[in-house]
Amino acid sequence: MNLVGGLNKEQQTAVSHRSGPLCVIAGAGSGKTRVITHRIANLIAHGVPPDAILGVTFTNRAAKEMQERVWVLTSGAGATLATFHGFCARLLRIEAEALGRRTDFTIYDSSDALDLVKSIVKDMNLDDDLASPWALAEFMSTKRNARPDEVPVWEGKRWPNADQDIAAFEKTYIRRLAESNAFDFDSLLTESVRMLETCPQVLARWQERLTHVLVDEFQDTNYPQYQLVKLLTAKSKNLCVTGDPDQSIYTWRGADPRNFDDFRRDYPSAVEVVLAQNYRSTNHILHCASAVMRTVAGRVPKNLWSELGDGEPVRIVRFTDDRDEASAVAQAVLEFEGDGFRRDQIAIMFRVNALSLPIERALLERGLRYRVLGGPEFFGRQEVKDLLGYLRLLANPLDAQALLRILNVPTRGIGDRTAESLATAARQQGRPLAELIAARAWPSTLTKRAQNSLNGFAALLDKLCDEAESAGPAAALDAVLSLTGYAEWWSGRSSRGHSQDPLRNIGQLLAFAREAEDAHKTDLRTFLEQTTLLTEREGSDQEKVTLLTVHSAKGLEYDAVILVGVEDDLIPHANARLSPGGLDEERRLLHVAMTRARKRLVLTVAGRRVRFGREQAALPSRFLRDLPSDAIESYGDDSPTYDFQEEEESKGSRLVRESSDDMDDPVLSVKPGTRVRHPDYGQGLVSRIRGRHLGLDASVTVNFADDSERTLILRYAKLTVIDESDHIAEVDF
DNA sequence: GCCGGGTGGGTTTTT
DNA sequence: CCCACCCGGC
Repeated sequence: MNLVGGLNKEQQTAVSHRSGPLCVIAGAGSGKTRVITHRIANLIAHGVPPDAILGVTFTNRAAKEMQERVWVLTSGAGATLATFHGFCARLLRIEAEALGRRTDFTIYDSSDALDLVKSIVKDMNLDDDLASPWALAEFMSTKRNARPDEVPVWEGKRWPNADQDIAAFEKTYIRRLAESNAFDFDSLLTESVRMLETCPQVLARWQERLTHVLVDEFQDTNYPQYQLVKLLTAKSKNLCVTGDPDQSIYTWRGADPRNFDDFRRDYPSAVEVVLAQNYRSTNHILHCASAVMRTVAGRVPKNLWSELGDGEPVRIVRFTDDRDEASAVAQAVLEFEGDGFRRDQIAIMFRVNALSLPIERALLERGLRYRVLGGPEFFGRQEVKDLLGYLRLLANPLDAQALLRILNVPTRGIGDRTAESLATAARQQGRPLAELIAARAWPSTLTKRAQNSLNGFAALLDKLCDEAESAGPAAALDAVLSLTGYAEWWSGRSSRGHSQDPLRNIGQLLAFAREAEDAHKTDLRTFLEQTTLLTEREGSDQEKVTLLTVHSAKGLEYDAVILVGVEDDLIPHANARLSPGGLDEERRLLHVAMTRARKRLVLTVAGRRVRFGREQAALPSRFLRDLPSDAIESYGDDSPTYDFQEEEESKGSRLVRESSDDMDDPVLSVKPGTRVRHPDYGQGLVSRIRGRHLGLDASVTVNFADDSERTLILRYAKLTVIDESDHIAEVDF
């Protein structure tokens, strides 16, 4: 097979590069995946053993897709393609003993980790208003993902001895994790790195085993991830990184595009290739996507271009509220199909998961089938987590969090006090909780009643182990269900108040386990690993529209993309301004969303949106102003519809926030209801604004105190915004 | 110890 | 709105 045929010059350079460091800066849609898969195939064609090649991707979806493409290119010789977390789990399953750890560990997802944090906060008698478990979990994660010279400091609330308490908390967290024979997402990485750093034999073994490492989406790697691949390739130097700084959208979880700079510093002789030709989108789409990026600080300009022609203009459509938006979006799916778009080539994207609900309702009303990528998780549901808790305990009896979770589920008379004294006893004796239970070593302070309940539980666990200790996931789940009566317990409880039927989820979990066991011969431990490390479960489906967040859309492409909720406080998200560079990341996010579209791109805006159950006024995203007017087409009412009272309510805080840091736009601080002053006409109240986001000169209609109504061009009118607090903010138009 | 109802706050984004 | 948490009655 000719592996460089049909590739452009830069792509060929990257594909035929055989050894030594390589850096590929690949703009959106520039054929990056193609380059990686062809390069892997090319290495194999030149005699590199497939299992000596490791390709690290960002999502499991990407890993799977690349694996398939490599298979095709090499007629069945597959390299190892995995996510960082997946690879580390595999590495530790083999080598963890070098760290003094067991290889039959379980993996804690973020919510398991949060549970652990909560239980430590309780044990340490910390005030959880001050030491918020959520903030502590976040802090732990940030800290372990940070560069050594940029260790974060606690920015949460403070209390006397806060520093000591937090330090003690960190130590306890790490210890408890190890005692439970568990790794959380972060420690999978950091412990792998620590192992390679401290165990020369292990390092040597893997350096020999993996001669070529390729990293995809390098802009979204964090410090330990870069360390990991650097260690693995320290001898071979065959490290290839590909990515695009313009698509860096994960800095909030430690990703650091400065890894590109480090790579150049660490490998000064590296070959660097830039892919700028776009094979995906039409030029109108690309121009809009580039326009959004123009003001991003410290950016190396990269002009994407395409030979696919201008294509359709990007549509910007405004609706009065989110209901209108949702039904129009659902209607648009039908309309697009009429235009010849395949349903599985239409994606509806949103900044936050919450926006999918109204859309889903509208789709359901019309009987349009859809799938949600990621989303509020099946594996996060209580009933699913409970049952997996039992399975985890079977796979790893040391898993204290799993044990505590199911200790009284279904309820069996073991309350919090009993659980607590049991856990305390275990800690004091330095024995695992499971051991105490197996030995029926109840603290003598417990009542007879509690001890009876515990005896029952211990017997249940014994029976469960007998029946299911080395069973596959489905058989184990069957045993759990029949021995605990879990499903019956659920159906006995009042069924109202639960939006999604727990029994159905239980059935689905069982079906899932059965398929894993029967079709893929997955053992229990692997099954559990998949449920925590793998997020998607459905494959693509011709019959379905795809709903997904912009974050999970990374690396994907669709003929038509509808991005909903393109409003201030959503894109950019209200919280984005809290972190430095947050607004620029929001721009990159919008850029990523737009560049997913091949032929048709629609951005929708609602004037009112239900948030937290209350309807609130919304303004079009400030980013929309940057779109070139010759590449867009606007529909719908241009002036936002306001409920005047609500406007008054929210005005104060809005102005304060707006004036805080953002140079982005004075124009946005003027909206209907804003009080302004004009040097000639005096004070007035803005009633209407037109054209502000369309690359036109915005005009503003003001009712002045002398009862005159005037429409002025914002740019030329010498208007001054009058703040709530009567301070006068000078706004220079 | 169990459960259901009330209350208050809000976690953007994901491996 | 949806949840996590608290409280009071059983």
